[in-house]
Amino acid sequence: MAGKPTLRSVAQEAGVSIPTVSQVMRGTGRISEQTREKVLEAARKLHYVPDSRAAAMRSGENREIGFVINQFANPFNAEVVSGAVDLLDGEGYLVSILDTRDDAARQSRQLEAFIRNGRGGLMWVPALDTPEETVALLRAQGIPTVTFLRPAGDDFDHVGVRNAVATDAATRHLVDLGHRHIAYLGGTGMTAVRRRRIAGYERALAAQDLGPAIVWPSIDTKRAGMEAMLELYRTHPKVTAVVCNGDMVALGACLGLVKAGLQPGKDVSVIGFDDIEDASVATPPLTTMAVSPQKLGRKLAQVLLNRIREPEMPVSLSEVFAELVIRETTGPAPQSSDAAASTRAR
Amino acid sequence: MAGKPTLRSVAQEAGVSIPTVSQVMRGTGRISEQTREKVLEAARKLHYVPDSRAAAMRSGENREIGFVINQFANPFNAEVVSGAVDLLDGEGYLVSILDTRDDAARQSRQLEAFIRNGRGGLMWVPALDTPEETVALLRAQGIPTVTFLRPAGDDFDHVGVRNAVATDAATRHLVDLGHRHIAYLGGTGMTAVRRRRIAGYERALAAQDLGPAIVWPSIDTKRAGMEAMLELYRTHPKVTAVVCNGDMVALGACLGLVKAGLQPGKDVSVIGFDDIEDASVATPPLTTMAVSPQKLGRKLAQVLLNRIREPEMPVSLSEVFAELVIRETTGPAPQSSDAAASTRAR
DNA sequence: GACAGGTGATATATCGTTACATCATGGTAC
DNA sequence: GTACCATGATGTAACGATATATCACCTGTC
Repeated sequence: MAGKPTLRSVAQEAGVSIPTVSQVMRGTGRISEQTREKVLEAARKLHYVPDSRAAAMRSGENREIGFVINQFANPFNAEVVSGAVDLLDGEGYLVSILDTRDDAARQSRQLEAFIRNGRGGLMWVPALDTPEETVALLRAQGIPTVTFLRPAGDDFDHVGVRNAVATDAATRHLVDLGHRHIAYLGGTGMTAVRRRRIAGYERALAAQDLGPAIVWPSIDTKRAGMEAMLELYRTHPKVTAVVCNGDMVALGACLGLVKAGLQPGKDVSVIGFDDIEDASVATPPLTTMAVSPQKLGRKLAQVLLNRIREPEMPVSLSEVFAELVIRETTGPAPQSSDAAASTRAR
Repeated sequence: MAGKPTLRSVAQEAGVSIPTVSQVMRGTGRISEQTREKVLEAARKLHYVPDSRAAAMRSGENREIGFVINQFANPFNAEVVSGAVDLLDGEGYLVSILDTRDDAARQSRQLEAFIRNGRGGLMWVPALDTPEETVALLRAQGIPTVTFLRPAGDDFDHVGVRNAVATDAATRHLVDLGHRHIAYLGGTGMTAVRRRRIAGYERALAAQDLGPAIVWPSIDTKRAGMEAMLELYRTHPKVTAVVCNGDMVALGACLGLVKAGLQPGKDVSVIGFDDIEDASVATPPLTTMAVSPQKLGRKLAQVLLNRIREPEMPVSLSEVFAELVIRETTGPAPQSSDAAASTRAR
């Protein structure tokens, strides 16, 4: 009853030495069937569970890995996480997740907490404005680390999305539908990711001699997307299509259009990014640049496993393509470029 | 460069003994200002981070705690988690989260993983059909444990919601609006929680001599809620109001109604449970039984802290009340009890 | 000048486990 | 009967930290 069961207590119960119990538990060494039985019986009786941390200390093998992500509740991220966790779980790793909320100070504390508590590997979405100091800290520990979505220096493996190619394709799709005034909506802070997405959008506009580019900021939530859309529409009534930084923003934008008495996909076209589950269920269903979060998560986990198993391999960089999924929030541009505006005003 | 920094390497760098460094790092013992500086300088230089697991082994204090939950991505749960994490983070604890997906086998592996990897405390939403064996395993470890939402035996502290009172109130609200045919929608498996919620619903019906009770199962997702609503409506056209087991199901139900050409809150009233963020943003905004997930999460964390600090305290049971938030998905019952049906058929 | 007391550092044992070396035993070979 | 080998177990040190005891050294006191 008192105290948790250890190798020692099991050994005592079974009447053998500690190393013997250790070997039985791990199936190594030469053990007679008879003592094996005896030991297993004792272990069962005491509900013995080995202490991996003590084991890790001696053997150096640590099967606990950490995932530091910028937004825990975001459905896209949640699916990435579950993809990564599934793969690693199958390989006998325990994955624990922390949410930085894109706060660099919080992130610093959390990474340190992971280091203190011994992680055998890290998957990391660096927060906005991650200081070089944090990167240096991580480097000094020599823990196998893979950055995700946002790169952080050349010392870590990286898994990301072909952002510029994707927004280029998204914008081109809208141009092909006849839209001439296309805005970019969402994303906060000038992250590398956002820069690349905007670059793709601008490249597509430039290729068709359209412009000027209209880049409208917004937090990555549905509510913020709604408010941003209303505001954008008020100030730029000529806009008939928006490329969004993420599905949450896009769904919010649709909500905003409905609130303004407009119909997404008819009066104003909206295109998202990620293809989260809600995108296909929403009314109307959202056109979006789909990246399979499950696949991305598995890729991420696989890269980390490779690093753990082959620490000396050269740093790798993997980028996954996004794919245009056409649903009902994009459609031909209205006849007059401000037909949408006329529906509304006065 | 090679290998992670340890007390030993810092001691060597600073030219002092290992215990000295240990004392400096923790601010204990008597240390001259001069050596203190020297040691801190060396620690900074090597990016030294103490290994809490080794420390825990010797001192017995473990500030890493685990949260085992049944559905990670569920927005309500996500907010509970963030509430709990915030409080514990402030107290210097590291919280790691695992998702059982209500799979008992998966849960058993995960709990064991937490035990192996040494958690100083556990918050636990027991999966459906959790076997007694799992409970016994946990008990044998003597780890401070708090169950959440679903109780699991009398040996653990528990934090939950006044379920029966809440669904009673929800049903009564619908009765007051004139509804006479009210169904209960959602929830899978006969959990204690679901039983209690259904009991509240049935109690309210019985108090008004209404009936029979119609209990319709559904997974706790939006899509499943939508499908269940369509099916329910097809087979029970007289129903003019549904009490839902959760907001996700309720939002799905509204989607289903719209798909069937009906208007939530007018043709059929829908009431949810939880008050997740989407509930207030949805169109129309959802009437629901609100429990503040943040508050619940903090409560949960507080109970666990108390247990960790006072291991001998008698087992506690905390239940939080839910509060009716009236929005737009509930309204007066249509004139004819099957007015809704007539809108639809033939 | 010997002793008490405070200061600032170190020696040593220990936590639960694993790696490696060692040891007792019995069977086989010569 | 000695040597050799395989088998099945144990002894010991180490991982990185902390707790406790101990130890120099200095100061002040009688």
